[in-house]
Order: sequence, then structure tokens, then C-alpha cells
Amino acid sequence: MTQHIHDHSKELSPFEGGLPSEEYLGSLGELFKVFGERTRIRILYALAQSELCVFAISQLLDMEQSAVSHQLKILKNAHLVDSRRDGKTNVYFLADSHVQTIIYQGYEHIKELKTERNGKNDN
Amino acid sequence: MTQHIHDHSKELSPFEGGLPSEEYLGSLGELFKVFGERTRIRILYALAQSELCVFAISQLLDMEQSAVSHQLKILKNAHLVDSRRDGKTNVYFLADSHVQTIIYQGYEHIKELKTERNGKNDN
DNA sequence: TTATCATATGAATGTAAATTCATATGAAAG
DNA sequence: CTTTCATATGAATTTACATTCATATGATAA
Repeated sequence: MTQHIHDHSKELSPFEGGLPSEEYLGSLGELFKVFGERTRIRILYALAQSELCVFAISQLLDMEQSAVSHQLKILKNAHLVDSRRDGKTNVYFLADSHVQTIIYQGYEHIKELKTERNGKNDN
Repeated sequence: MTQHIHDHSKELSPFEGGLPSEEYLGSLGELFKVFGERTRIRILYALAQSELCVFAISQLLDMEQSAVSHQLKILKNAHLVDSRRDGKTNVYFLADSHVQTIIYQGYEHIKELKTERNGKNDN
């Protein structure tokens, strides 16, 4: 077992009561987890363009209807999408504008990272 | 196999060339995936308060040093944190201000969702 | 240069979660 | 009511990925 002689008391002092907001960190992690999956983010991006029924989504993503339905359920539980009946089909759409905002923020982050990295070495 | 008589041509027409920006969606998904994990977001939150060495982080999160190192590597590859030598220790810190911005955006989203849901039924 | 401290890392393991498969459900048309 | 279409869902399977374990590496101190 590695021993640590180095004094960490000063480094750790701001956190003496443990990490703050564990519950908040949990919710935040859950939210980003929903975004952080290829299939789901493709669905969200598609729905950002236009509301779509399940079959249309599965065509668009070239995926099985079942897999899409499962992911739509996760998105719906996270209140990122909602749905309504339209005749025989269920039409899905983004639940609110936060989704676009967050996607846009992420996009800006990536763009800036790329810009900043121009001319730098990448380790 | 289910047949689909319903006409989807109008629904799908905005996407005739497939989903746009597949590469961009990939980067975006990668970014959110890094955020969407409990250990990593706790590390980011800790580093948002103060730069820390690996041992301090593992103490703070009550996790093995090895597990923390593995996650730090992922965070570093995503350019969310960076590190420098300080004597015997490696000190980690947030790579730039985007990290705080994104965490803050996520927090706002969660807060508003909770507010909006007050008095509504949750399915 | 040898020993020790702090961290990193490859491989094995464990765990969570996405996809598939088979089938259930529910609305609508006949 | 029966059939068909569109979607949903439970269970099995597969895949991805976090953690652990054992050990390597690299810097510093003696």
C-alpha cells in the first residue's frame, strides 16, 4: 500500500464536509448521460429539425423500430421529448427549448476547442 | 415483418441526404458522454473549486487512485482538464471555462424542469 | 544509483446499459 | 368483432465501459 507523506490538508480544506451537492451532481450526471449516447443525440438532433413518428425516426437512423422505441422512452422519462397520437402513429417532438440550448452550448464548446487547438500540439 | 402503408415521404424530406453533421454529432455525443458519468462529473465539480493532485481527488471521492487516474485520462483526452507537475505530484485543473459554463447550463436546465413540473402530473 | 513516493497503465473482471427478438398492446379500418 | 398497422415492452443477448489488481514508470531524495 502506498503511503502518502505529502500534506494534503490545505488542498482538501475547501471540501471538509465532502463534495457539495451530491444530489445535484447526480441529476446533472443523469441529464448528460442521456445526451451522451449516439443514438439518443441523433434522435434529438432529428427532432430539432422536425417532429417525427417512430417509423420515420427508425428509417432516418437506419435502426430497428424496437431500439428506437426503447431510446425514445428514455428520452421521454428525462422530459427531453414528448409525444402525441396522430391517427395511427405516435409523433415525437422536443419537450422544450432547453434541449436546443444545451446542444447549441455543446456545439460552441467543440467549435472553440478546435479553434483554440489550431497551431497547438495535442500532446 | 411489419409493413408500412403510411406515407413518410413528406416527413423525411428535410433529411434526404441522411442526418446532417454526423461527425459533429459524434463529437457532441463524445463530449456529453464524458460529462454523463458520476465519477467524472464529481471530479470536474471538485476541480471547479480548486486544482488538486490525484491523491487528493481519490481521498475526496473515496475512490481508488487507479480508478481516478483512469478517469482523469479520459477527461484529459477530452480536453476538459489538464495537469502539471508540482514536485512529486501531478496537479490537475480544468482546461478552460467552457466546463463551468456547461455544468451551469445543465444546472439551469434541471432547475427549470423541476419548476415547470410543479403542479403538473409526471405521467 | 538505489529506494521510495506519486501516478499511470495493461489486463482481468464486473457492471450497466444498448440492441435484438419475440410478442403484447392499442387504435383504426373494414 | 376481426384484422391490420404502428408502436411498446419484457427478456435474452451483446456490447461498452468503469473498476480492480498487479505492476510499470518516472521523479525525487538519500
